[in-house]
Amino acid sequence: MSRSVGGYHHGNLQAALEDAALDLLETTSAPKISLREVARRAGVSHNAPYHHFGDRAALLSALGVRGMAALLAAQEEAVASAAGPVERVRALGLAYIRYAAAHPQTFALVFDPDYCAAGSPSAEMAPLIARNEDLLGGEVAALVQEPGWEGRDVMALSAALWSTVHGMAQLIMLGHLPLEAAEPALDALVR
Amino acid sequence: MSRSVGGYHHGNLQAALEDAALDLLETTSAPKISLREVARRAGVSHNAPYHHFGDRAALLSALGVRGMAALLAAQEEAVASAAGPVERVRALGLAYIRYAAAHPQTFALVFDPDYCAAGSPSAEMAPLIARNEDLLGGEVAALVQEPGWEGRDVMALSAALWSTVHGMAQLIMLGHLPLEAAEPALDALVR
DNA sequence: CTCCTAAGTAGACACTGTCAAGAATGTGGA
DNA sequence: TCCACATTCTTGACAGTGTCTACTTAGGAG
Repeated sequence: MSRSVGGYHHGNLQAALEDAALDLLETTSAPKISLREVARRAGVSHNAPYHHFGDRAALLSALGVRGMAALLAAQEEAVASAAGPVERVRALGLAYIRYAAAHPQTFALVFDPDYCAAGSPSAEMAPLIARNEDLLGGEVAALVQEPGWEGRDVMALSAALWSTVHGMAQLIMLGHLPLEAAEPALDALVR
Repeated sequence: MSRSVGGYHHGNLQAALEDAALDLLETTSAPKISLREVARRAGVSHNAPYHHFGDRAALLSALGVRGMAALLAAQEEAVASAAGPVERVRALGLAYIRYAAAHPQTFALVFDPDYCAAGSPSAEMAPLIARNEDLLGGEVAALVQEPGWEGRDVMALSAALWSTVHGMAQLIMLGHLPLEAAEPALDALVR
């Protein structure tokens, strides 16, 4: 399927470019990734990417969508294999944190306003954000039925939990907190 | 004091460069700030900054130190004018969040590992980080003497509170949460 | 006054993102 | 079958960037 390299028509350059850039993201922060280096890795000229992405930001933005999808999938999988409302929320948060620790540059890209603006998300990003909010909101709604959590405002509690988990992910990713501190700290707050 | 502009000797170019860059930070994210633009604003040649900063990252790093100092000062001031352990911790967190909302680019710079590495902080940054940890640790230590908080692990609780506040600051700064959601969300968790 | 050093300038280089124009390739219609 | 055409990719150019080297100037110590 993949066309012989060297010819004019690559076959699936769009995906190849995203793959190359995703590779670079393992070791390099998004702002330092160069479009020309990505093209070089994909074995095409420095201008080939412009036929698949409007500009550099568009490529990074596409990577952000991929990252957000992976983050969402990690949370959904974690929730599915947990029993009980409290345990499910815990699993969701830990999955979020572990994804950030495992793919720090990708996680940072997803929340970088220069490429993935929260105010005006791309057409592919918006539904992912919505699904994530639904996922968290649903679990919190189940949580507030539990003894000890009854009557809490779902919106406020969701915002607080998201903040805690997001902040912890950020601080661990930056090296301000060790990954092992995540579970005890979470439990210190939520009990 | 300030030397006549146009001559070879500026007088205090180091500070002038930081001021110009800080101005740019009000509207532009750190990775997009160009050293040559900063020099232009300071009215000097594109190479003058190299006599005061080793490279571009060093200038941004110095701005990060300024930002961290301001963030710390905001917290200290808020704590000083609050009564009671719970209220003091609350004030500290809100000051942190409000600083991030008021100076988003500067706040982001302080936590940008490309310029302000958490693992190996600069000589000026390290004591500020230590002072901030002492500030939070001290307030939490006082908090766990209060009824309803007795016996909690200070380290774990500090980490959790920092995470919550930092995450909320981040999400508000990015536009994922409105600033007005901060207080209710904080209170939903801490009661 | 002289000379040294710190603080500025000018010029060059490699690299970047992006625009314009041209060449190769595959495709639908006669 | 053959030929216009749109797509994909290439080459070349331009302005802007960070940083290196070399030169010029100002101010202060002796």
